[in-house]
Amino acid sequence: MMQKILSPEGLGAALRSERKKRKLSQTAVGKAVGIDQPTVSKVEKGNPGTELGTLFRLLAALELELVIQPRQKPAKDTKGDIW
Amino acid sequence: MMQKILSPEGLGAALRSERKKRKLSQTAVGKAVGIDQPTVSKVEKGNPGTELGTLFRLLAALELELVIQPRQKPAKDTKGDIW
DNA sequence: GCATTTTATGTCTTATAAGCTATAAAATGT
DNA sequence: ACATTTTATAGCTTATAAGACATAAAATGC
Repeated sequence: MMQKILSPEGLGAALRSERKKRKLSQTAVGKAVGIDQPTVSKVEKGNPGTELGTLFRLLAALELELVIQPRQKPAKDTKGDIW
Repeated sequence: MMQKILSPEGLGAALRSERKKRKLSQTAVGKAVGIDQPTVSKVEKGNPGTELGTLFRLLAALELELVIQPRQKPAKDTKGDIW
């Protein structure tokens, strides 16, 4: 999906989506990297207090990596080059 | 640079690099989003305890966004298609 | 070299994350 | 509808983040 993530909520949503794609439970991904299920739940719900260590362990469990890029430009008006 | 980030250290390094690219001090980026300089320092040094809230505020200060993607495949042997 | 800016480190306080465990609530499958 | 699995909440404990502030150490510019 390659969505732009701008907040803990967005990140949580992305992680949940990826986990489901892999058909894993919170317990399963958590266990793989030593995080308990309630913690996985909080991350996915967008808890801003989640620590980076926790985030990267989850990314590892899902075999994902992070990339940072310039913030998307406001409008990329669907083809036309009117102005 | 679009580098793959796999750890708090990598993330910290990327953030520092982007901040320098913009020629801002830790104090400056921090002040822009209400984070004190010592905290910015710790983030850039890869503190795994850094909270997501702090991370996203820094990303905002630098006008960056996050993307998650599948982990890079091991080797992408420079062109050839030998096997 | 020295003055100035920037980054790192340290202390004290307050707030809260995460582990652990339990359990409630919701979703899923048959 | 019911049993089973999954996710959300909650309490308790321990560890530590971040703010505020001070200051040391490093880097930058002249």
